Amino acid sequence: MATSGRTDVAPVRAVRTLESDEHAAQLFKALADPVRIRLVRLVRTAANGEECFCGLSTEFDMPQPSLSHHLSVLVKAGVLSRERRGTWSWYRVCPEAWQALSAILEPGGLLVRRPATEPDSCR
Amino acid sequence: MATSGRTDVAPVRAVRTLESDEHAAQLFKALADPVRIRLVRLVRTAANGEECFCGLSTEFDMPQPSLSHHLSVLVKAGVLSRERRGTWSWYRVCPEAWQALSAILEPGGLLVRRPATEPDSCR
DNA sequence: CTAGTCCATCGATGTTTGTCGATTCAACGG
DNA sequence: CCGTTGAATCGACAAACATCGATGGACTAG
Repeated sequence: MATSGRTDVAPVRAVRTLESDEHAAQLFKALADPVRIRLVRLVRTAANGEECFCGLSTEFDMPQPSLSHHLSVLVKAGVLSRERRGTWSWYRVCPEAWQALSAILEPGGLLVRRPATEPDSCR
Repeated sequence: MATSGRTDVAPVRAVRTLESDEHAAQLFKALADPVRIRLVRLVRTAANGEECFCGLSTEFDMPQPSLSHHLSVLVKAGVLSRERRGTWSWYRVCPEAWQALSAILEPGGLLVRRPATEPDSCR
């Protein structure tokens, strides 16, 4: 349970976060901003999968409170996690959020529910 | 246009819709509402993969202009397509939108970009 | 042509959200 | 204990968005 294999990453809690359309909408809402999408990507691709606030702020031409706001939105939505080490804040991506997003799109997910007749042409 | 094969679904245009963070954010924004998530699911699971407005309106306790608004948001975002047949409006899911969403999450997508060190524990 | 149905659009209103200066808090160094 | 630095929170403003009654356009039936 610590951190060994990653073939089996908290499958139950991922479902818990998707028990309703409201939860899924909340997750989408957190990602519905170009700044936040870029933030997630930066954190995701950083060394060791984590990045501190100061490291992120240099990437944006934006006052500190604005960036902090966007990060708070992502943390509240469960997309990122925040950890303070001394004076610095370090951010990571929550794997549960990833599973939740994938679960929405897969057959049986909130957006599909059951594999009915396949649509194939979009006018 | 009445295509029957579904092994070959417009792969190029799906990428086009994701050329920037702004596009991805727009797509997420369209889905950032519980009513719209339910609408997509209803359309997706309907017979022949399509549903008319009147069929959808019976599922919601909501005035007609509100529902029409939500559908317009989804159409503008490219998630649904609208086709008028006589007096009725029929809605379908655009497979391009599906591919776009999946592409965001996969390695190389906007949220990942390159498979760096894997994060596996949140907090 | 007229009446009726289906549904998109308009317009006014209230709520939510993003932005950013000012403030505050927490951790460290002297 | 005091000054400094990193970063979250507060508060005010503006822009974006959801809601929904009223209107209008497109089609059909008679």
